[in-house]
Amino acid sequence: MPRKPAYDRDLLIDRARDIFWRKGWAGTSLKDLERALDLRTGSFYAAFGSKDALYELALDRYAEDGVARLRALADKHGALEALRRHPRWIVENCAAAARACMLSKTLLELHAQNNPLSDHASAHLTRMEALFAELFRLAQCAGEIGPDHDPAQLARRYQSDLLGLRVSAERPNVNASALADDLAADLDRLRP
Amino acid sequence: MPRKPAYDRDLLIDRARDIFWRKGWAGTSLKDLERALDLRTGSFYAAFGSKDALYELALDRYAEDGVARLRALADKHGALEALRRHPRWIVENCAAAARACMLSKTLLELHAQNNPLSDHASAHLTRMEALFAELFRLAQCAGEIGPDHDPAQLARRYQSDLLGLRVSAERPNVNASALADDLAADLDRLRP
DNA sequence: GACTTTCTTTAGCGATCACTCAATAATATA
DNA sequence: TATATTATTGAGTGATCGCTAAAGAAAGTC
Repeated sequence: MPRKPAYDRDLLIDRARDIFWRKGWAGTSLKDLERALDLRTGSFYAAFGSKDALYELALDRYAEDGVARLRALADKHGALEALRRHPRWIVENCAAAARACMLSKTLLELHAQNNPLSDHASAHLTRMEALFAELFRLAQCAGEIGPDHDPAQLARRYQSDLLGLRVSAERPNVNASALADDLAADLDRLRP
Repeated sequence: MPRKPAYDRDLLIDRARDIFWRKGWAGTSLKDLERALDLRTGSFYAAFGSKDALYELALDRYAEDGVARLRALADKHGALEALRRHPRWIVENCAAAARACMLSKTLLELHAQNNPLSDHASAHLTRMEALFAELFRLAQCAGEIGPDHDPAQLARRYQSDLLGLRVSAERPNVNASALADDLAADLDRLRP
């Protein structure tokens, strides 16, 4: 008996992710979203409830995709090679809405306002850090990096450098590819 | 014949810098500024012209202070030691409005909106990178780091890592001091 | 004290913000 | 086809946005 929505919810969340990612929370108005999603005001609120609620969905989608991508890379090329390729992929991925990480952008924009979305983003970053640590540990078990390294410490540093790379890559006139290669080269120095 | 303003303009710009730094461009309303600067609406516009104009003054002040601080550190401890101390100082400076860099926050928030303030911030980052390069070059001339390094490349990487550190330091439950020490340790590996 | 000049105050401007709600349209089942 | 249920629409909510302008208050010169 119910009428089905005319839209593909998943696709809408993807579009919202891209626009939030690019323009930020305050920088994205409901008018922007309605135009991008081709939804009228009422439909928007019927579908998602609020701007914040959609942002959270978009953020979760973003984090989920990031984890899936890196896991796929690791399955295909092994743990260390995945970590090596990851920075360059980020810099060269033209399909991305932005170079900078959406999690860090969310954190920086909303932290001072005590917006729960900031903690949400931080939690996702912690999850990603744990994945990095797992890959470093796997690489260590595989003998790809020396036994005298702490995977957790390597992960913390790797993530921090990656966030820096992604901020730098947002700037004009910065050789982000060279920076990405620098990060990859760091990993080679961990070999036993 | 003229009447003098009741405020200290420099002090007001400092306060504006702190609030803009912490809460960002969109996150700071004129009401926020008027409260923080203890200025009524009309006085505010008579003094600064617009929110954007004050933001630019605050941004310039921020960049100027950063350069001065690092130069002072280099004068006191030498180029390499200044670069070594810089990260830890940032992380431990409790007086700062935020851990993350105001230039990068500005860039990330306003880049997608083509706001000139974003280019302004990027230009300041380029200036800072040049200072890093100068210090690396000085360190090289002083024999503190090996001759087989490119100061410009070192500066680019140092700045990127620093930006990453400062994003990471904004998060709760991240050992930013350890990260800062990691950055400093990197520099030791450059010694001849 | 009169006058000029600048600073300060305050009410309020139009625009935009996120959002609500009642009416309407469409599609399922019976 | 009748009915129930949900999707969609669009006008309109109060609040806040950055900002203007006119009137009032203070401090200098004559």
